[in-house]
Amino acid sequence: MANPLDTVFAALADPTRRAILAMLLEDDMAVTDVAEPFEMSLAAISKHLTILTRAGLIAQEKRGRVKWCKLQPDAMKDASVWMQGFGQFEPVNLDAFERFLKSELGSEPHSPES
Amino acid sequence: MANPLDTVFAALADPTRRAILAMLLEDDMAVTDVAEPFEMSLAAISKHLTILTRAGLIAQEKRGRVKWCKLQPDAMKDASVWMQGFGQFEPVNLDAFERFLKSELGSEPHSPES
DNA sequence: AGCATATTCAACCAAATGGTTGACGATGCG
DNA sequence: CGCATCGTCAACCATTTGGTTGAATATGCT
Repeated sequence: MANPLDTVFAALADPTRRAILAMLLEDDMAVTDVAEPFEMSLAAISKHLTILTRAGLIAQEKRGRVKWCKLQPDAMKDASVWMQGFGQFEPVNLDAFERFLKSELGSEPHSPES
Repeated sequence: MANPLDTVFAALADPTRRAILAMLLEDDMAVTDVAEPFEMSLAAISKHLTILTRAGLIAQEKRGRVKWCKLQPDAMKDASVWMQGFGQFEPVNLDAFERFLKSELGSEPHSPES
């Protein structure tokens, strides 16, 4: 999976990881805090974060004993351009996006803010 | 993997499948013709097409003994909106997209037009 | 020093993925 | 009818994925 599009799309294919990205849209977070809303082990979340990091979608910076996770949305750019090439999808509709996030967060198996 | 975003992103995570979609951008194609440029069995391509179909990214219609594959770009819409919510990526740049397609097609392990 | 907190590592497991091959059903053609 | 072509199915295989648990490392606090 050398191709960056492979890793980005694969990273986005998991609902837990998409939920994490959505959480990071609000603010940078420590690993423990990212994990808190999910019903799975910290180790599992740590693995998800590694995948997101390798895809370039987040950056992790260790300050003291806590590792901060920061969204890196530019990593989605190429993937976004790739997809847009197929459809000329209407320009970003932020309302749609927010409804989207809400519905996704609300219905995931391991969702935060249930 | 009930969530449509899961299946769409997962489908797009494979370079062979992205290459197939790019080919279908040109024109509808029969399964055998889709498979021709790839260095893998017809059965393997058939599986990829099933995955693309289940993701809604293509539709397959059987006419006579040949099954035609048709791109269904609307299936990317939600995923595209989801991603755009993160970055406000610049409006579609078709030139970028074409360069992109070319470079991807040209460097894949099992690429068409080698 | 000694303990608590933050995070990862290692080993393990079940299930999914991406590929193969060979047989098979369905359709078209001479 | 008999044969070739189109495409899928079934069984198999190796690898990856997403999770677990328990131990280990690193930092901070008193």
